[in-house]
Parts: sequence; structure tokens; C-alpha cells
Amino acid sequence: MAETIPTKAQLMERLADSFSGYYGDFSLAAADAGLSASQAKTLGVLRAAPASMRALATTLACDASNITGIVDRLEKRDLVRREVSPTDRRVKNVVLTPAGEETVDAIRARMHTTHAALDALDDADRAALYDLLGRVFCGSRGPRGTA
Amino acid sequence: MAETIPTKAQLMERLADSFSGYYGDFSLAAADAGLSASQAKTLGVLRAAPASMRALATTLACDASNITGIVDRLEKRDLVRREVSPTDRRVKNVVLTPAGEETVDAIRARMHTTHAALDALDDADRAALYDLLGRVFCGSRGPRGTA
DNA sequence: TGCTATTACTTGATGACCTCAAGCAATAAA
DNA sequence: TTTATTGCTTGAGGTCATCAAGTAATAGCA
Repeated sequence: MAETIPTKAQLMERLADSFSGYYGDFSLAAADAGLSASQAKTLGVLRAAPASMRALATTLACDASNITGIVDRLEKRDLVRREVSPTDRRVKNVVLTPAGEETVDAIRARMHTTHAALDALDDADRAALYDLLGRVFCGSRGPRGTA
Repeated sequence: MAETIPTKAQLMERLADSFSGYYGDFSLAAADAGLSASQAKTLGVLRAAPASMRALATTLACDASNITGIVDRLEKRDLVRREVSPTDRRVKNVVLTPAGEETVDAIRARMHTTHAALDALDDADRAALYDLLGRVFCGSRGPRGTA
């Protein structure tokens, strides 16, 4: 199993390649839905829960003014809706519309390369990958972020 | 170890989160070097070997005309050099300059979050992650792409 | 209460990114 | 040679991304 142990540089290289592959699959799927990668990424964040403009900017690690434009374009397509917060009239919560939800699901379903690759793993491999990624990128351990 | 087995949807979600985390770390490191993520990604591809404009476009999954602009800007900073191919005068091979190599290495070294996370893994975990990523995204199995 | 931050969001300017359509030069195919 | 293909660049048009500046609402404090 543990073949020869990769150096850290090799691991970094592989991470770069992996994310390159994932990104390609993702943006192709997004393009199929007529969306840019940034737009699709934004929808993905909102799939979990609505978020304010500020929260989106933080999550997506970009300037708030950038979010204004992205949400403008998503709203123009009825994939998303701005709702003024009832508790703080400065903040606008961005909510996915039903069409937006469908779009996210469609994009994820269309990531054929990634799906095919995951299908090739057995349960133990999937659990291991999930766990390792969680430890590396999310600081978690179990499938539910078991602290 | 194999805790409860994650569903495919959970795995997809985690891949998205992981990608997000990696990308954030990467583009921050690139910004430290005064480069955009696309420019840094291009330099990274060239770190392995020189490539023609066409090859870069294919690898980065974008239009060839896009590469023209990116390489223009990299060349303006002496990080990269265009060399007319001796065998086909249409193609231009893009080669990393010494400054370009230094820059790639500096960016990779500055990915603190990722480095810290990898440091927290033991040898077996690293080997497992390397192997799993290879199978999912590169269709390979061992540290050397053992076919 | 009223004054002063601070915060959330938007706008406008500027530059990079990205795609498409069109064009030129060099090579390949007929 | 004639024709097609390939590699790259240019230009138009739209998105992405940041910064600086502005408006509106909230929070902190005398």
C-alpha cells in the first residue's frame, strides 16, 4: 500500500495537478450551464446556506465590490435573490432560487471526470480520502467534521 | 480509521472545500510575489518543462489567445522567454528564466497553510494521500506515476 | 441625546482574464 | 503547386479582481 514515500515537493506537485484537474472539470461543467467558474463557485457556497455579501466576500477571499458584480449577474438570471436583512438594514442576504439550486446540482452532476474517478474508489478509499482531505484542508477528521 | 463512510455527495463537497482552501493559499502566495493566480499557474506548468503556446493553452484548458496575453505579461517581467522552435517556425516555446524558477519556488514555499497541513501528516498518511490523489486525478498509482 | 466611529454595500476606474472571430505566417497534404 | 491545416496574434466584448470613494445604517460613547 504505502509504496515508496513521496517527498513533500512531490506531494505539492500532485496537489497542484489534482486541483488543476478538478478545476478543469468544474469549469467545464459550469460552462455547460452557461456560467463562469466564479459564478458557479458562488452558487455552490450558497447551496449550503444563504449568506450576506460580506460573508460571500470572506468565503471567496475577494473584495466585497467584486461580489456586487457577480451577484448582479446571477440575479439577472434569477439564480439568486437579494433579501434585505430584517435585523440589519445594511446587510443583504443572498438566497438561492429554486432555479439556482437546480443549477448547482446540474453542475455537480456534470463533473463526469471527477465522478468517474470517485466511482473507481472502494468505500475504504473514499473514507480515507475524505479523512485526509479534511485533515489537510479543513482541520477536521470525520465525515461530519468530528472535532 | 475508516469512520463512517462518506456519501459521494459529501466527498464532492469536501473536494470543493479542499480546492477552495488550496486555491486561496495558492493565490495569496502568488499575490505575495506580485503575480495573479493565472500567471503563477502558468509558471508552475513551465517549471516541469518548457512548453509551446499551444501546449500551455491545452494544459490550462483555455483559448490560445489568452495565453498570448499571460505570456506577454510574464515576459515583460523577465520570468519567461519566448523561443522560436528550431524545427517549426510557427511554434514558440516558452521557457522559464532563472528569475522565473526562483519565483515558482518562492510561491510554493510561501503556501504556509498547505505546508503546515502536510507537516501534520505522518509518512503513511502522505503516501496514502499521494496515492489516492493520483488515482482520482492523474490515473496513476505510485509516487512516479507507475502505470 | 448627539457625535463619532465602524460596518455593509455600491459605484467608478483600471488592469487582468477569457472567449470568440478574424487574420497572418509556416507547415502539411493533395 | 494548390489547398488545407496548424500556431500564434490582434481586436472586440464581457467577466473577474482590486482599490478608492461614497452612501446608508448601526454601534459606541460622551
